[in-house]
Amino acid sequence: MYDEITGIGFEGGPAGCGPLLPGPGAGTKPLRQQVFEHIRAAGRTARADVARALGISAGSVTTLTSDLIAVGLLREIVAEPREARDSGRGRPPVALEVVHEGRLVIGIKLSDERHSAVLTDFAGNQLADATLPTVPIRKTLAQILDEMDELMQALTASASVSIRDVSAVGIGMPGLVDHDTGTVPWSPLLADRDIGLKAACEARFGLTVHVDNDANVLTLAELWFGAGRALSDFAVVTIEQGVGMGLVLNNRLFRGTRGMGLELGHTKVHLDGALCRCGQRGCLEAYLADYALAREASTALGRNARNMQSPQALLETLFDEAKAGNHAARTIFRRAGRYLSLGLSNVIQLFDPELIILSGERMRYDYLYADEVLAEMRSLMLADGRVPCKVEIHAWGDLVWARGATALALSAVTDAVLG
Amino acid sequence: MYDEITGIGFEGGPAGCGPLLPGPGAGTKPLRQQVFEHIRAAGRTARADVARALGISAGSVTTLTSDLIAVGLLREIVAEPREARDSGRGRPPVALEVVHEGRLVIGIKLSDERHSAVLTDFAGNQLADATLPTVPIRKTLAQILDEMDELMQALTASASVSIRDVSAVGIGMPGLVDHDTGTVPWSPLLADRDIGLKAACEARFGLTVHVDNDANVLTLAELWFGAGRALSDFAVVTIEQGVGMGLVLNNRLFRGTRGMGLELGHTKVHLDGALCRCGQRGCLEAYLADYALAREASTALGRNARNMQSPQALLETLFDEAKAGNHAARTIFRRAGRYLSLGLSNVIQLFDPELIILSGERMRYDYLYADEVLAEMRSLMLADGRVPCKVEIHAWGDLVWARGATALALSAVTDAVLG
DNA sequence: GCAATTAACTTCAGTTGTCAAAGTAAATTT
DNA sequence: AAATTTACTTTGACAACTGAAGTTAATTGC
Repeated sequence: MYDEITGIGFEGGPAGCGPLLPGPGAGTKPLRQQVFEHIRAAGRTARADVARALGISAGSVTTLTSDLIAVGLLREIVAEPREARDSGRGRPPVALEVVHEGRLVIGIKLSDERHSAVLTDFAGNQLADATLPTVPIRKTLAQILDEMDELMQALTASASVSIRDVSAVGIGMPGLVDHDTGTVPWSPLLADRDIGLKAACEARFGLTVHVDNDANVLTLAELWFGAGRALSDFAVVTIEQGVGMGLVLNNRLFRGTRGMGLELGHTKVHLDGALCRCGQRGCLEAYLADYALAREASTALGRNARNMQSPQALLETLFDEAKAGNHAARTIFRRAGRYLSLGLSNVIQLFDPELIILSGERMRYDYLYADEVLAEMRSLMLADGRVPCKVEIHAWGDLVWARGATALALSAVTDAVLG
Repeated sequence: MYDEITGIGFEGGPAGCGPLLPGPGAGTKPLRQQVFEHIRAAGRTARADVARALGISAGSVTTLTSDLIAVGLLREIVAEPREARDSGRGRPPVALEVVHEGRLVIGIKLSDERHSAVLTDFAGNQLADATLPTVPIRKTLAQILDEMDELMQALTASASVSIRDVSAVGIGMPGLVDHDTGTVPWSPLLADRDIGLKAACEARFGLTVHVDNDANVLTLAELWFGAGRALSDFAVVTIEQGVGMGLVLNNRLFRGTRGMGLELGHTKVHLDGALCRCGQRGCLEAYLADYALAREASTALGRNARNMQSPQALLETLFDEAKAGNHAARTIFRRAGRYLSLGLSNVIQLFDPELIILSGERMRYDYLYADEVLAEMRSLMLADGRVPCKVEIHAWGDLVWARGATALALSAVTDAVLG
């Protein structure tokens, strides 16, 4: 132990102790931005409420908000006669809200069978959405860019706005995505590796673009618009083509220390276990994802399965069979359910979140979240002294993921305007 | 989706978007404290270096350090003639260091077979240590307090100081420990549950006391005194009686969102697998901890094992046998090694740390970190685009754990003095 | 040996951000 | 109509920090 850390301090002196912190932490946002974001988070709120919520003086709020009003980011709402305010004693508060017009953002979810997009204003209000069916084959960068172009054309046309009025775009897609650099080392959608998607999009569309993993944008959807808004820490687990995970720590999306963590689907739950599409054996995904169920389904359903074209259709059939009492079909879902509870209990053991949100197309198969699955998950935790973790099922469609991608764009625009 | 979050904003208005942040984040420490901690971290450093490192003006550093010198927390070192400073052009810098005398802290590691303690000054320099052998049976709170008393008596006596001169005590112990409240819901050392250890110690010794899980204090040892000092994010995995884990995120110890996470030993790596002492099946610990090897050892060693009293002696014999070529003994270590690589690959998949430090008594058995184990771990990661994670072996003894516990006390005293 | 140079440190006026307290405004209660 | 309550604004003061100028103490070059 006691490695000499060089390049700091005097040579002869003591080694020192404590973490060697880098620069000024870059910790807190300026108060002006905090005020703005609080008002956007609240929708409409009065100056006095802002002062109480942020623990600052009323005078500061007046100064900051009048500045924000002057530059056109906030505005006062003229009080409607006798509205809201129940115990109306004292001078009635004046509501403030963000000026939501004029700064539009787009969120896009790219996936196997269809791409989805959402257009929102600066307050996060959804103005339009669009969907573009596509074929589930790996594509070149040029093809993906063309599809995104077509999707954004349809989106902006339906809202009668020009793409020039859009301030930023957020993109969520499956695979390994490096949010900081905007590159995609690998994605099931792309034929090539190490694609500089952010740079390519910005060059083509002339817009600020942010890319992230699809599980992360879904987590942002919960953090910005959903059940996670009131929670400082929660986890999201998705089951679709793969098994994904997103995590919010201290009100912020946690991406792993080097931007590539949270690959729950590729945590190992069995030594030398089932084969995963990543090439490894024993990944959680290999027991839980679409393809894992599909390859067992063909065994359970016998010759009927031969005719199935898509794994989706196969799973639907399997689900119907299980409901109808087919024993083999049932055991397939049963085992997947048990592995889901195992995976969730591992998430709890490691992160101890307040809430886990289960999401994704596959959560329509209620076998995966039957009472027995949740009961098994609870029994797999260390019971001693641990506060139980709530679990919610949010089986929303792709538009919610796309809306989460708008949060990427919204926070980027907010930082740019208020930094 | 779009749950209405109530209790904020005006009723009729828009829902708002974005996380509902609580108070002012309590983010950054005051600059005065940052300066102090930087100088302690560096050991000795000049004002100009502090200004550069923290990104603040030289004038501020003068103001802050002269205040810290005035209150007796820092002092200047008179430059020895012609020392250090290589390219000495310009006015030579004046080194500052913390006044380390007068503020003593104690760190204690409680464990099964012996308790250890370390005495350090305010700069983290180790002044004395002490060890107290004990019997591996569950004890009452009163017994543990008596043992700690005896240990601290021996410690202070060996350094010729009075317990009255000690400012704070940090304690690391196995089991579930709630650092915030200082209670111990469960520990293998204690006969009872939900012990208010912090309160009991403070009442008995008249000192500020902080308690934490033993894996956390080992992680603090790396963060404050070891290889983790220069890293913002790393993980520590320990194998002793159980399997523990500590994690540093952004230069700070991460304890799980509700203070009870990181139970790597109880993540499940096999459905319906081996029995763990927690009562569950398939925990990583059930394949890796002392007792897991010991129970297989008695099978492999046959009648020889009957005579063994302690699991430790049993493991030593097993290790010798494996080295001598006993096939059964080898397979025991081999399997444990494979499960270790599985567990480590899961840590990497989820947290993506720069470095994993392996520690604990059991790391003396090199079967656990043979090249094949590390190779297997690397092969179990998603290889695509991921920067490989370094692994280091630090098989240090209990005194290092105790020294980590001093970091608990040191940071508490620092906060108190500089808050 | 002496000026020029370099770098560390100090001083100080000025800016910025924030608060506390006093003052103003607009409603309800008595 | 006066008192009360609450929201908001104004103002002077303060504290933290910066930037620029000044001071100190060393080396380098002539």
